[in-house]
Order: sequence, then structure tokens, then C-alpha cells
Amino acid sequence: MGTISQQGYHHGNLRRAVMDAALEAIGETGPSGWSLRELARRAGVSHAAPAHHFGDKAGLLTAVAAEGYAALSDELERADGDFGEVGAAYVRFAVTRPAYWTVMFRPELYRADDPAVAAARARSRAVLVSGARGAAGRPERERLVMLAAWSLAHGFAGLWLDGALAESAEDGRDPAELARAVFRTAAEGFGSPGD
Amino acid sequence: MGTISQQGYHHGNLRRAVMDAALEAIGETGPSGWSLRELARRAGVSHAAPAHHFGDKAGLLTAVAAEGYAALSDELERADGDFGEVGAAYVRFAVTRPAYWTVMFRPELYRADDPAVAAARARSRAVLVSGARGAAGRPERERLVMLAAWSLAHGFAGLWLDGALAESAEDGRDPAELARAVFRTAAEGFGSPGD
DNA sequence: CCGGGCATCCTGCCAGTGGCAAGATGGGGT
DNA sequence: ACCCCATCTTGCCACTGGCAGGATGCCCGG
Repeated sequence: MGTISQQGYHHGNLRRAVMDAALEAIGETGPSGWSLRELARRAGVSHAAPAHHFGDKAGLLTAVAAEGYAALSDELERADGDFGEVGAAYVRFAVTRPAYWTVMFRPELYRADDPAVAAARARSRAVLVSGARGAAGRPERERLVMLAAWSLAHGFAGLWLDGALAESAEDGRDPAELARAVFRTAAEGFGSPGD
Repeated sequence: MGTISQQGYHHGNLRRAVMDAALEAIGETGPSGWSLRELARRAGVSHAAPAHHFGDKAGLLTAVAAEGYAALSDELERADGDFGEVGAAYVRFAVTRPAYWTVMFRPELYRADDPAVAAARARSRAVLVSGARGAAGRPERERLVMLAAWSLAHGFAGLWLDGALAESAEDGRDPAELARAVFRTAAEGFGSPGD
């Protein structure tokens, strides 16, 4: 990996260092349970150094969100083809990289209209839409299927991260595995007690 | 209603006034886009007055969350009986009272283990579980059906509030109505292109 | 080899914030 | 009539985000 020189007046890779510190802090105390100054201290620079790279706090979180959407897109694209697997990948991303996910879906914390963020988000959505296109039969159903699947995965991820599913599902199972089962239940239809 | 005396040294109903100011502020700038001092100013009291009623910021948000879960429980119980209606009521609550919803599902902002909150949350969950009990055929399916329906409603609400569904669904439709359609799609099963 | 330009980082400052301590007020019970 | 004490106030402290102006040293042209 080649650790870059981090001594001297110029840090060398402050931008990445602050982003990493931010992700770590977010994982520990939530998306706003820390201060820019604290990140600066962790990175070993002065309290005003991060501002040069991100402008302000919203700027930093904007960068985090953009990186998060890009990473999510990668994950989803890797699972493309199988509709159910896309849902599982969505949940897996949220569970394994909660810091990104938590920021991404709190638009009031960053500049959601930032070009980089918007582009990365559009890429994520494209995978979801194409997944629904494959699963839905008639075209009118496409939108509803996409909304249902997206809502399902998104809701499961959110509830899991909030700890709301802890009691009902902590039989030691992998959350993504449980999500797959839930997804299958919905795909077969949970309205009529079939089978 | 009877507007209570709000002149003089004793406000008369500061607790409620601060809660209302908080709900208003949350609706405007998110669950942490305001300060306790600002709420105090809105209520016309000194900056330290709210502390007497709520302790600290987390205490105030704990009270908001408890009230929110109680209100959600009321809504859900009113729709009990029809499983799909419970889902629609869940979404309707989130959409019509976003300030409550936003706080409730950000456990890092308040004391989630507060007895009042825990009790109110348990009441909400009971409705969901009993709803699933009616819809699921076999008892093993019960948990999966409950998770699927809850995830679906929760995810739809979250996506809607984040504005993520804006483009794909703002044909002027009522969100709860759209949620009903999505719910129906899932209930019938969206995996196989049935019908 | 040298000198300047400029991205990077620093120190200093300000208003605003959350929270605590100690004092003022006055409503309500006895 | 009196006192108790819940309620509200003023005053204070450490900390934060953000801005202004200065210091540093890498890199590039000469």
C-alpha cells in the first residue's frame, strides 16, 4: 500500500485521512456525534486544515455520501442479473458499511444536489431499475415491483441498523441471509397464506 | 384548548411549548438543525429554562420519541384488522408527521432505553405482530411475513421522506395511496410475473 | 542551482452552543 | 399569613464551526 509520508508540514494525504477519520467517528457515534476539530486532532493536523479540502462540515459529508453511493453501485452491479441477489447486496452494503449508509440517507446533513453525489446516486438507481425490469412481467408492473423491492431492502436495512430487529432476529443469523429469506417471502407473496 | 397564561415569571406550560417548538424546528431543519437556545427564544424563556423539564437535548428528543411512538401506536391500532391498512397507516404517519418519525428512528439522538420510549415502542410492535399473525398462514411464516411487511412500509416511508421517490412517483398521487399499491404488489408476490 | 508561485497547513479570533451553578420569583398548600 | 420548592433567570465555562491572515515548503521555470 505504501504508506505515504505523513511527517512534516505537509501531511501528504490529508483528504483521505480526514475521510477515514470521519468514517470511523461516524461508526462510533453516528453521523453528527463528532466535530471537525476532533477529526483534525485524530489526523494530527490543526483544526482548520480540513476546511481547505472540504470547505465545511457539509462538504465533508458530501464527499462521504458520494463515495458511499459509488461503493454501493459497485456492490449492486456485481450482483446484477439475479433480482434477489441485488436486494441481498443492498442489505449487505448497509450492514457491513453502516457509516456510509447512515450518511447517504440523511440528505439534510450534506449537499444532496452535488453533481458527484447525484451522478453516483443515479448509477445506483439504474441497477435497481434494470433489476426490476427483469423481474416484472408487464411494463406497468415494473415501477411497482421496483418500488416494492427497493422499499423492502431499504426498510430491512434501516430497521436492522436501528437495532429494531434485534430481538426478533438475532438467532445469530447473518442479516443478509435473513434478508434473503424475507425477500423470498415477499417475492412469493405474503398476502395469501400460500403453501 | 384554553390558551394557558403565558405571561409572568412562570410560563405555565413550558414543557409543551418547547416540545411544539422542537417539532416545528425539526420539520424545518431536521432533527439536529437547531439549538436548545433557539427553542427557548421561540418559547420566550431564558436559555436554561428547558433544561429543567428535559435535562438536556437528548432528554428533549427522548420525550419527542416517546410521544411519537404513542401517536404511531394509536394510528396503527385504529387500522387494525386489515393487514394492508396497517401498512398504509404506517406510511401515512411517517408522511404526515415527519418530525416525530425522523426522531424515532435516529436512536443515537436520544435515550432509546428510556422506559417510556420502550413501552410505547413495544405497543407499536404489538400491532404489527398481531397483523402478521392474521395474514400469515403457518406460524413459521409469521415472523417472515411480519418482517417483510414492516420492512416494506418502513423502507417506503424512509425513501419517500428522503425525496428518493420524488422522480419515480410524484404524479401527484397521495403517498399513502401509492404505498397501498406497492403493498398490494408485494402481497401478491412480485417475484413471478403473475397475472 | 536558484527563486518564485501556490497549494497546503497553521495560529488567532469570533459568535453561538450545551450544560452547570447559584440566585430570583411567586403559586399553592398548610 | 407564611413558607416551601417547582420554576425560571443570570452568569459562567469549555467547545464548536467558520473565517482571516500568516507561515511553510513542494514544484516548476529559468
